[in-house]
Amino acid sequence: MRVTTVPDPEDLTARARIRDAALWHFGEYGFERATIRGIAETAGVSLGLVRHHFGSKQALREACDAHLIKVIRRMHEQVASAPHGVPNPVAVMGPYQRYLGRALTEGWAAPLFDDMVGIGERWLAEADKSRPEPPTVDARARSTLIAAMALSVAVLEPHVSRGLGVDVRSPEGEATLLRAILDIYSHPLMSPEDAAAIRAAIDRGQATRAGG
Amino acid sequence: MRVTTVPDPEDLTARARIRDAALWHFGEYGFERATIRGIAETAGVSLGLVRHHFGSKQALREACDAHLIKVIRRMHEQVASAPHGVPNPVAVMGPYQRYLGRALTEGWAAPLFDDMVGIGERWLAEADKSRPEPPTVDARARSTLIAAMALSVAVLEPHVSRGLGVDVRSPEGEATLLRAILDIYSHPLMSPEDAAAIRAAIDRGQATRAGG
DNA sequence: GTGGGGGCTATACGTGGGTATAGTAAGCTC
DNA sequence: GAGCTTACTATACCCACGTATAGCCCCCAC
Repeated sequence: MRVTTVPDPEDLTARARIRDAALWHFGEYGFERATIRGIAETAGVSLGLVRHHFGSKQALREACDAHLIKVIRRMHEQVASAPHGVPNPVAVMGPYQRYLGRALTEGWAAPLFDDMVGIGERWLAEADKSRPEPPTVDARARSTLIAAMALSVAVLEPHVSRGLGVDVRSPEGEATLLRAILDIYSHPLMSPEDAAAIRAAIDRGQATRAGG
Repeated sequence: MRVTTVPDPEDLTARARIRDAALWHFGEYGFERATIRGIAETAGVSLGLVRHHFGSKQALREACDAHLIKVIRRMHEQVASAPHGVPNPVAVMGPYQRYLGRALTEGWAAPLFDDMVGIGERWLAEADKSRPEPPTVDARARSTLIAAMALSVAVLEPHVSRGLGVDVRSPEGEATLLRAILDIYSHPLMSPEDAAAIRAAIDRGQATRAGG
């Protein structure tokens, strides 16, 4: 299965070119540092046309958000219909990865995050059936954490690429990333006994607060 | 064990007040939206004094970075000397969490990320000894991913709090978060067989690219 | 053709906010 | 007390960039 990003019918219009340029500039430079002039130049249009189509910088960003949500929802549908997909939260985002990362950290894109939580929740409910002992935490909470963990690669992409020693947006990087994820996902980081011990400590109100 | 954030001796000076105000403003509003005037006001000093002490907005940010690195390195030392700490990457960051999140996504704070990778790498090297089959991926790559996953809570804090239904920076939220993390860390998300199957697919160059 | 509407450009306006300068007051040294 | 350094303020500068306005060109309807 290969998920493709089908271009919208409207994608050849100047309006769409502006939107794509904005997606790129916002992702690359962030909302504040990106300038309408720069976006207009990339799109090959005049400054005024951007305003003509979108009204304001803020509205332009919202149009970008809406577009991203549309595209990613389409991906999600494809993923949902293919039960054995591999979680690879970076590569498929393609040109949207940087924008998505910023959108998430700026607090926009909440619907997307919640979508992922919902998908993961249903997946977990299924997986829990074949689990020996019942989970001590509800599926929604676990799904939230798993979503955050999955998105961390998109959000922290430069650091991950640096750590892996290869650009995760390249084919080799993609493979390296996937291998590492597979290994981690298939091996618990902690024994159930250790986890139970710490859980007991929390209940006694003695949980350590050391971060790592 | 309770890791405390010891205040610097210099913390009572106007310079330190400015730095702390900047840390807060940058974390709360982001680098661009934060204004030197606002920082000066919060610190209770004049606009000019900020420039006098730090030279430029950029330099002020770098001073914040340096300070954050100092503080977090101190935490890391304490963690390293306490072998059985619980990974709780949010609570302990306290007032620095929002700044750290932004710093990481902006691509600054690389030394911090790399510190964490190093710590995790040594921890993994130890843990690998008691692992039945040898890992298929080197410790550095796995540690990178684990660091990213751990930091995802700090970076995506608003979304995580929303998903858990409780502010993770509150005591209850902290406990909820910790329980969820414990459950996930102590249970593999995927069977070794599934992982092996997908690994084989990668080797054949057929890896699915579906994100989720 | 003529009118009008939408895609598009050129140009101007206003201002927020980073930067720069000038100056004051207090302490320190000799 | 003269001269310096340092902590600090008040004020001015200036320009990048979001916003606003005026108008052109082309196509279509009638």
